[in-house]
Amino acid sequence: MAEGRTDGRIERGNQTRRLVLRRTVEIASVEGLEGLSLGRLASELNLSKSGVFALFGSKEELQQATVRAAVDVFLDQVVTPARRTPPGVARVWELCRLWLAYSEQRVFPGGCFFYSVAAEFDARPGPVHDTVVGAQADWRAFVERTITEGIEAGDIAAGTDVTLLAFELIAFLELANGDSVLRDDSAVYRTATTAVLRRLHAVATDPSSLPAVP
Amino acid sequence: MAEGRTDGRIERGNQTRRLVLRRTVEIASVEGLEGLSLGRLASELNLSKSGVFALFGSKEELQQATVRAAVDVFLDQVVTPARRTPPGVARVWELCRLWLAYSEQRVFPGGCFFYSVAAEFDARPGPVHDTVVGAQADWRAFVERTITEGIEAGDIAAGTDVTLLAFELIAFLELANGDSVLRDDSAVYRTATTAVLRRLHAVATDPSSLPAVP
DNA sequence: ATGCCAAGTGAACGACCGTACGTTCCTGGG
DNA sequence: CCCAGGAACGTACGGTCGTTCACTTGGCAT
Repeated sequence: MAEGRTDGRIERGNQTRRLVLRRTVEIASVEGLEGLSLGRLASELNLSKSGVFALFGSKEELQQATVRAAVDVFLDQVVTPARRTPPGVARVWELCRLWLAYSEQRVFPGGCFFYSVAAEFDARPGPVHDTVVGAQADWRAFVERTITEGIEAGDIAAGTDVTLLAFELIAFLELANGDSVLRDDSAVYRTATTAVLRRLHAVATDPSSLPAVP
Repeated sequence: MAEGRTDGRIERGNQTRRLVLRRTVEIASVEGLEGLSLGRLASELNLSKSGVFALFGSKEELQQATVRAAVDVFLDQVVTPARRTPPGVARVWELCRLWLAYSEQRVFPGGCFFYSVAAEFDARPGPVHDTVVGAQADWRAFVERTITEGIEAGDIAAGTDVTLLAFELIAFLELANGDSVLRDDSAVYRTATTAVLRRLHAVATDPSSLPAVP
């Protein structure tokens, strides 16, 4: 094998795996990870049921791979773009803004993938549960770190309770998503934006670095 | 038939129906409404599968009946007790406190029934979706009405944005539930309590009618 | 006592599920 | 050239699903 070149056979498998996962994240955001079915996937993608099965080894492994694929999409849509804004309260706001756009634009057709899947597996033990918990914990930690950076930059009041602020912001984001999907109404994103900005204005040392509250 | 006396045969059916629903709300709060299975219910309750089926006519009707049964429990645990506190900011707080207790004490083993079920059916059309949306809308309307009563009582600042405040409070409650179930950790209820009380203190005309922020 | 009617049973159905196994096809390495 | 090995296929298996239907049982009214 030429150095560094990947085996074309394996690459073909990875490509099919990506094809499958592109569909499973969509399905799971609407119908949940238990709504995935090998037979249905196979017929939708013109593959054989046993072929799809062989790509992942088990349904549970397919579910976990689906969660990991959704994480990649989320990082791409929210976390990575937010890094382009310099640390501080502006980055915290940018993170929230990107998250709301990610939800509103239905990057996943059923709204935030993790909202659906976390509610589905929250009370069920097992590897899938653990993978979801891990993803959620990483997200929360990132929000808290971003807030902490804002404090260190002198952008956010020194005495701010990081855990509490992160809790409040995430709560606004998640309810905006849940409500808009449930009632098929995007007006709630405006309410959430107001809630987030009001909260950030209250802790920002220099409110002019933030948009006005609508 | 004696006047006002119900037919004992029908009453027997209602009793069995209640027996089934007592179990389905538990299961659905953990595994979702799609996790309900007639065969499993029958064997757990020592009934015949076709008997359970006949009681509800279809699985979909069983799911809707389960949602209605959960509404009754919720009213009993949260809404009705809150009415014992006189209208005003204290009743708003009492409502939130009761809700957090309802979630934390696991009245349903999977946490708030509606959190699980709303996430499951949010993006799926059909009668079950509509029933869930209706229940959620009633709850939100009740919170908003309770806040409005607080304003009318002079307890809450006149200019308060009712929709926004209701959104924020409900967001805190729901994330507390979601987080505590997902991570099997009840510490988040303290964070949520702080968030709720801080928000209410900010709009209360007489903060002494509220507990101190922890 | 007789007839009606709802509750509940038991067996059977067609459909779909996840999984297993042997085969075919194709590509890269010796 | 030949063959090792991964992708993908076809078929089959055991099991569970929701639903149907003919039936027994037992409380109610006449």
